[in-house]
Amino acid sequence: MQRFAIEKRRLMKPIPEPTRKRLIRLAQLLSQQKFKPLDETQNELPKTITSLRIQKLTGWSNATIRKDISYMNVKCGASNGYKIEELHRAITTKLGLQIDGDKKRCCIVGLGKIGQALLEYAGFENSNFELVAGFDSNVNRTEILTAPFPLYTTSYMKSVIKEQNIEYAILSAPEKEATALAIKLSEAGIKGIVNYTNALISVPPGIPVKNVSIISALQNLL
Amino acid sequence: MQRFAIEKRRLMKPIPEPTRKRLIRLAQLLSQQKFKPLDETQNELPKTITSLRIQKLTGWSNATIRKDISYMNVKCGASNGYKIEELHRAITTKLGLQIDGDKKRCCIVGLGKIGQALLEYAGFENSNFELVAGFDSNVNRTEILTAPFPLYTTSYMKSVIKEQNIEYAILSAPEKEATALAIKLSEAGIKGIVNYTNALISVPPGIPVKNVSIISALQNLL
DNA sequence: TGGTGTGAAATCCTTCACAGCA
DNA sequence: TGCTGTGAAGGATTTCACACCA
Repeated sequence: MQRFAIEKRRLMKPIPEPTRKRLIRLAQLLSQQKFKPLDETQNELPKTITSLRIQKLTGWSNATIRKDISYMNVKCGASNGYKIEELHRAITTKLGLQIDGDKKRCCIVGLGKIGQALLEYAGFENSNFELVAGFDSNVNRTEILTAPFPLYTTSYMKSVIKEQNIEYAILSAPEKEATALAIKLSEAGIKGIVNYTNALISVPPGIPVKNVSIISALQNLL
Repeated sequence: MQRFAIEKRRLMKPIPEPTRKRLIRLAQLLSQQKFKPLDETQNELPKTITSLRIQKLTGWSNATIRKDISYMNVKCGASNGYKIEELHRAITTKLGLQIDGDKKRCCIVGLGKIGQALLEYAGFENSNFELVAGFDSNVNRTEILTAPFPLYTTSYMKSVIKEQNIEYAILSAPEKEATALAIKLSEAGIKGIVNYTNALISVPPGIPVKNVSIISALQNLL
C-alpha cells in the first residue's frame, strides 16, 4: 500500500534536464561500447560496465552517473556494474530513442553548403529520426539538387509540414532569413528546431531551439 | 576599506556556466539588434534595450537576465534599459569575444561532406575565431580540395598544431576515427574540441568538448 | 571486496521582492 | 513611473556517505 504509493511517486518524478542529456549521451556511449574491446590486449567485448568506468570515459562523477541511472529504475545487479545491453535498452525505451519503431520526421530548411552536406548525412540511419523533406527559397536549388526525399520552395513549407506530419526542423539558411523562417516553422506547428545558423532566433515560447552553429559552439569552449 | 573588500570579492566571483552561455547568446542578440528596427512601423534603430524585451526575445526570465548582466559590472543607467552598444562591448570584452584583436586559431579535422562545407563557411568573418588549417587521413582530399589555408594529412597533425599554435579543433571525421583523432588532438595540446560526429569521444579531463552532431541536437529536443 | 542505490547534506542557480535611481 | 541592481529565499542538481547486495 504505502510501499506502492512511494514506488509510484518515484516513477512519476520527472527526469531532470541535465540527467536527460547525460542519459542520451550515455546511450550513445553504450552502443559504441558494444563494439569496442576494453583494451587492446583483450579481445572479449565487455558485457558490463561500472559507474567508475563511465566516469573515466565521460568525466561525469560516478555518483551523478548512478543517480542518473536510478531514474531508469533498472536493477542491474550489484558488484559487477551494469549490464550494457540491458541498460542501453532501458535508456532508449524510456527516453524514446529506439532505432526501430516510428521515426520522428524531420526536414531541412535552407539548402546551402551545410544543408546540402546534411542531405546525404548517413548518421540518420542509426537514429530515431528520418529526413523526409527539404526546403529552400531558391527554386534553382530545389530543382537541381537531388535527395532521397522531395525538395520544395519555402512557399510550400507550411502546408507540407502540416500534411506530412513533420515534427522537427533543421535550420541551415542564411542568417538574415533565419528568424523569419523560424517563425514560419513555428506557425506550421513544428515541435523543435535545430539551429545551424549563428543567428539568435526568436520563436514563441514552448518551441525548443538547439543552437549548434560552429561559432557558438566554439565560443562556448572558451 | 570594507566596501573595497566586498567590491573586490564580487569582481572575483567567477561567472556561472549557465550565465556565461546566456551572455554569449545575448552578445549575438545585441549585435543583431543593432541592425533591426524595433518593429516595421519604426525605422529608428533602438539605442537601448530593457531586460523585459530581452525576455521576450529569448524566453529567459528578466530577473535572470538582470542578474547575468550584473556580472559584467556595467552600470547602464536605470529606467531606460541598457545601452546596446555599451552592453555589447562589455560582454564581448569580458568574455573574450572581440572580433578585432587576436583571433583564436582553429583547424578542421576530417574533410568529408560536412568538413568541406565548413571550409568556406562565411560565419568566421564576424567572429573571434579563424580557420588556419585542415586535416584528413586521405591524401587525395588534402590535395584536390582547395581552401584559403593549407590542408595536411593527419600524420602532420601534431606538429602542425604545435608549430602553428592552433588552439581549437572542429572534428568532422567518420565516427570510427573520431576518438582516435580526438586523443591525437589532445596530445597535440588542443584546448577544446567541437565534435560534429555522433560518436561520444573520450578525451583527458580538462579538455572541453562540445557535441553538436545533428542527431544529438535532435535527441535533445525530444 | 567491489560495486550499486539512495536519503540527506551541500552546492549551485533562479526567482522574488524591494530599495534606489533617472 | 519604469526599470535596474541585488540580498535573500526558494528550487534544482550534485555530491556525500553509508546500508546493502553478489
